[in-house]
Amino acid sequence: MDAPEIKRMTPARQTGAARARLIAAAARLFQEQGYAATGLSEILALAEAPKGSLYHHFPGGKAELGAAAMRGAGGLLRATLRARHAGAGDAAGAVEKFAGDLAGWLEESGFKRGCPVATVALEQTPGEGDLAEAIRGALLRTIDLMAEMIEADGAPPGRARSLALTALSALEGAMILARVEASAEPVRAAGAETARLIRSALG
Amino acid sequence: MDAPEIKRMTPARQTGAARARLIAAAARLFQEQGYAATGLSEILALAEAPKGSLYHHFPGGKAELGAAAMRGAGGLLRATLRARHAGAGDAAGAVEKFAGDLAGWLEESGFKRGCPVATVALEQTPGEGDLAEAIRGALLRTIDLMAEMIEADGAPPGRARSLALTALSALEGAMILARVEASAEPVRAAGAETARLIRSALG
DNA sequence: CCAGCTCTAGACCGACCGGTCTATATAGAC
DNA sequence: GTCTATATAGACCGGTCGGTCTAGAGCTGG
Repeated sequence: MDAPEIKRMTPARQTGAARARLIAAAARLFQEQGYAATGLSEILALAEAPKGSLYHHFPGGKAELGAAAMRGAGGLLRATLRARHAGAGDAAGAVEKFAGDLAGWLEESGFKRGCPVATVALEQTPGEGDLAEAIRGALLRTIDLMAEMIEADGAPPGRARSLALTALSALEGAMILARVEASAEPVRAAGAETARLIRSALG
Repeated sequence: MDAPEIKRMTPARQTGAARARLIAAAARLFQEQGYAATGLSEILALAEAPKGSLYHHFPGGKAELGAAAMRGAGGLLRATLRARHAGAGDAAGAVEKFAGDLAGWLEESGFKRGCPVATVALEQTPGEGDLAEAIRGALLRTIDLMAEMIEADGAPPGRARSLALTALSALEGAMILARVEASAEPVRAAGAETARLIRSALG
């Protein structure tokens, strides 16, 4: 989400901090209110950065900043899922633990924040530019990761993909319902039922 | 979505047409681009109505029009699900057929339109006013309907609710993925896997 | 036939939008 | 030191936003 940024070859400045703050601020505001409803001035205020910094680090403006936020969010999702898989050992357990993480994040924010990727995705006409590509990548790579996990547990490739698709669908949808109901129940239910579904497909 | 509107008691004008056109136009544009990104001028142009008409029929402005669109969309979802249940006979079959309907709608629009309720839901800070209430109602009543169907097939109430929650979550999430991938596969997969899950819970 | 509504029509408003631009601070390179 | 590239800073711009307001068209009950 706010990676320390690869060091430049020759100049090697100390900063890059404003860049990271901008991405974090954008991601957070997009989660709460969506892409179109979030003004640059709001992002700038939260990141405590002037407009000049934004257009210095992201010449493409709001869309480029959005794309960076999507890549960061996707990376966070996959890193979390991978960590849970390492702990649980199998795909079903990983998905259920992962759902618990998502539920926890929602609760922490008082159900103000949802999945940043999904929110921005729905506001974009598919197949446009950088931003759309970043969204596609964030979601598809997460599905691929989940499918690999399920396949590693012994499911045939086609079925593994169908299950991964359904699992991520259920979690994304559950985050919508959870936000609307101001309750984590849908996310935990989706996690439990999806885990059950994966186990029954393998057993 | 564009119901003929209950006849007034005494006046009984012929029109009310502009009102319906406004709701339909708003629903469609919200599906494609979201709530915040859709300007009133765009809605007005598509509905071929002047601003005066909008504020005559919806004194609450954009939010009130949005709420009406959400109620209409929720009603359409439930009517479709009910019709499929009548045809299929059981809950699992109804959910799978319903998923097919959703997939068909996405395809028809060239994957430009998603679920109007979900899109608007993510842009709203939960628990606000009319609009938020309309969104809540649209989603919750659909879950309740689905839970009743599953319970009628013999599932214990708690489990039926968990399954209904997961089923709607999976379908909503799948519509997001489908739009992003420009493919109906996620929706059909979610329908098939969810039906399987419901059947296995009843068996 | 006209008084009184429902409804259409669109000019107009202040606020805010995303984006551009110039000026300045800061920190190596030499 | 001076030079140069990076980064910060924010005034400024035209356009569009949602919303208000006045004017009139069209119908209808009395």
